[in-house]
Amino acid sequence: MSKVNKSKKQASSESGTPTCDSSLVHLEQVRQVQSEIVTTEKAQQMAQFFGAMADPHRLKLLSALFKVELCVCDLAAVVKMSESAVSHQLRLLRNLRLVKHRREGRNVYYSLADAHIGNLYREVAEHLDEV
Amino acid sequence: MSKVNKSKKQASSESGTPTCDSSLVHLEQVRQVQSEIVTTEKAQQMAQFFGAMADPHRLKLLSALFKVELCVCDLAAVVKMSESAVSHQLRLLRNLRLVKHRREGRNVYYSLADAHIGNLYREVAEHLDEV
DNA sequence: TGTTCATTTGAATAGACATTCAGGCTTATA
DNA sequence: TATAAGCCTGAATGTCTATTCAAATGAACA
Repeated sequence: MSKVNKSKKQASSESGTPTCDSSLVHLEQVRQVQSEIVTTEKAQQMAQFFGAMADPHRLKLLSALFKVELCVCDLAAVVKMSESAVSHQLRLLRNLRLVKHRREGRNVYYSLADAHIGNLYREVAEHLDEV
Repeated sequence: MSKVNKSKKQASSESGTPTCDSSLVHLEQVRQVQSEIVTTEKAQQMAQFFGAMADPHRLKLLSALFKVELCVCDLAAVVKMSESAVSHQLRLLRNLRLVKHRREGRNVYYSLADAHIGNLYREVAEHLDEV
């Protein structure tokens, strides 16, 4: 995830393959819905956020930080990744303000940025249990 | 997203680069947290779910279906994508049970699978407005 | 000051993903 | 039945992403 639509050809609005005869589309409804759906900018922002949660390792990291504040070294041990890999992932989470950090001596301790993340996490976890 | 950890080398549990002297890690705490965090299976499942929401186009599709049931043709027009691309994305959403579909004549109408998706969507949308 | 530990960083590589393109399937209509 | 609309599918392609590796930074300790 991370960068959303940097240089990717943006879904050629006009050139697509509209095999569907435009006269048969429910034009009014389409226009109506088009004006009601999320904006591209907001969608990209949301996609970026969801993307941050769309990785098992990052979810484990968050799941750990959900319990207690931990340093990179410990996080790496908990999720069984190299410290470098963990650091890369933490930077991503940091950039999106999902986690915060503080330095104490040579260690850097990470923790969840706010409660929203935890709620969301729980909600999805429960949703998947139901289905 | 989609397939989680199919063949990717699974974070070489032992070989990683533990530059962190193991005697200095907070061993007890690490063990404790390790036993409390989400399982790998659950994390993968959740990652898959979040991954489904981690794309601006899919979010737009969902956002549209949040308003009204629509056929592929209309969805393509709404989000300005080719019908083929939309179909691919809908299949993904269908596989993860985020949307359901029904056939009516030659048209296939899609709609949200359940209210959870809408709630989650709203929650994240609001969260991002706050921050 | 020099060394070591903890973490970060950038480049490179391998893997995953989204779109396109071409073709196939299903249903309705002539 | 033949044709067309609407949708689906598989392969190919370009792009993005996650890890690794090597090296650099910052902080503590001798």
